[in-house]
Amino acid sequence: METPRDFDNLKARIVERAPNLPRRLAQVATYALEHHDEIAFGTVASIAQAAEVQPSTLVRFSQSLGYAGFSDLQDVFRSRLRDRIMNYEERIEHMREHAITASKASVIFSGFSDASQKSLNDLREKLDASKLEEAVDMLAKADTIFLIGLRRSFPISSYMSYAFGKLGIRNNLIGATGGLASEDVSFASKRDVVLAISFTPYASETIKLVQDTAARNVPIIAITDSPFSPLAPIAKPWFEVQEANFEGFRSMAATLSLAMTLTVAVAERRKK
Amino acid sequence: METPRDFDNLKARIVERAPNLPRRLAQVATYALEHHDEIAFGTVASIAQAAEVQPSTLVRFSQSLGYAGFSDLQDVFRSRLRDRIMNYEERIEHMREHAITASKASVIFSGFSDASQKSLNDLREKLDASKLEEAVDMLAKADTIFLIGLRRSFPISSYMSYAFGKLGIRNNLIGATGGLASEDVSFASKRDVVLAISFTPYASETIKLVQDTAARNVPIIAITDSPFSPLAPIAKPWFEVQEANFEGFRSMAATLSLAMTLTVAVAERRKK
DNA sequence: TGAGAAGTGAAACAATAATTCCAGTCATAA
DNA sequence: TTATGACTGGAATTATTGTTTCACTTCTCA
Repeated sequence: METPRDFDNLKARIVERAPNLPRRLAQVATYALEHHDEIAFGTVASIAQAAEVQPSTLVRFSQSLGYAGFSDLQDVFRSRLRDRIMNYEERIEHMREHAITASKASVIFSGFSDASQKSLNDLREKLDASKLEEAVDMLAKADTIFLIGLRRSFPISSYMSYAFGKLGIRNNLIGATGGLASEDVSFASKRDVVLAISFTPYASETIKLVQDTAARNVPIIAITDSPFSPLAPIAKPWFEVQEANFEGFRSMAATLSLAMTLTVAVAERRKK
Repeated sequence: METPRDFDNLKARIVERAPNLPRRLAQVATYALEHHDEIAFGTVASIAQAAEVQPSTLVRFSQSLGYAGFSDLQDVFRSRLRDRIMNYEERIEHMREHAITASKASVIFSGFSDASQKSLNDLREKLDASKLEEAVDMLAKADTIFLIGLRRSFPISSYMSYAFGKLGIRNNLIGATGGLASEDVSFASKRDVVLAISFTPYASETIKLVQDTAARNVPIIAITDSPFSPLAPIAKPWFEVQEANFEGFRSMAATLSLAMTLTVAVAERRKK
């Protein structure tokens, strides 16, 4: 009879206990099941009032479920609302408390997996379909697609270059060959499109290349992580992709998913 | 200069103001835009710490936007989360409704996202912790880590090379330079480790390189997709990662998650 | 270059919120 | 019916959290 640490188990536990709980505690149980977000956001006083019980009843209720106090139970309600990614220390601590044994590496793995899942969910909610259409449209009409993505973004741009190549779509991966990047991109004209990918801390070379190219009126599409990105003002459209991180290492799952979408959608569009 | 009461307006206001905000306040602005959930749930102290500012700066920031104090601004962040969660219940239905009218590109996007999520979940269940430990151990002891991954796997190997580089771990990304791959890898000795990544259809060059190297008793670790992979018999340990695909394009989310795990775990191990 | 304004960090302080305590009520069983 | 133990309400206490203040630093413009 250990205390549920995640929302689903907690909910099940409440349902199971509720029938044989004293009157006021049952009242809290009912209220809790019906007003998840009130519990998550409210204060003891506000919830007590809404549920028409005393503040102390809330604490008792929490304790009867095995929690230290109301705040402890509230954490579980909150954790459901934010798919929070625990950091390394927290995970270790969490495992220690719950006597789960796992290797360090598997802790790290689950951290990265969580980060990926979270990033994907975030982007699913945020991605603007009309922007996507606009970008696909531009890329489909482009003569050559110039891909700019260095350092951390290089895996993305190189993937796109590979996939575009496979699909028979003319593209130029900047920085891939031994040549000078600035020279490669200087071939871009108004009939082409530059697809730039850059995240904090924006590689200065990427920024400079894109700015120079934008100055020559070459259309720019960007994938970046913030409205403050130096790419945001010069690209149209631009996509905001925020990758969750674990221990400072950002996931790339969402960006990659978007990159794959663009390549495949462009290929589909061109087939017509 | 009315104060935004809903999240979208608030966000727009922050973006608009941020450029000419003092340093620390701008720092808060950036943080706020990137960590909605943290602002919604955190306390002044915890957020201040995460954003690396003083608690007072958060209050000032709030006031500069016209709010009475931090709590007032926090309410706006919370209200958004409430709305979002309310929608979350109906999300499946919502998605279904929009799926009909959704653009082609967003369908593709959600297809790739699904594939990524699925791949991640699969690997979470299947990944063997002891193999992971073994691999980390070998890589931590290696003199130089040789990374072999071409074509579709190149984004993975290039990411690892970048990350290892950042972490100060000596590595050699095969196929990256203009040189001959077979020559590069011929430097690998028993004291090194080769990390090979290859999926169906296994690039013949990758296979040949790895086989030749294995013949010289260089330890091999592989990430591949089947026990029948030509890498499986010559690598120890080897990881089976099966990526779900959408329209024939395989996700890379799980592989990438594993790759990141290996890099970070090796760095951690070496620190000791 | 220096005076003044604007911005910042750290700690004191104030407010708010959670928890505990205890007296009193209610249900149960002898 | 009354004695016992569980339950409850409300206030006191304690802890946590948000806000303000002030000395100090950094910019800005004459």
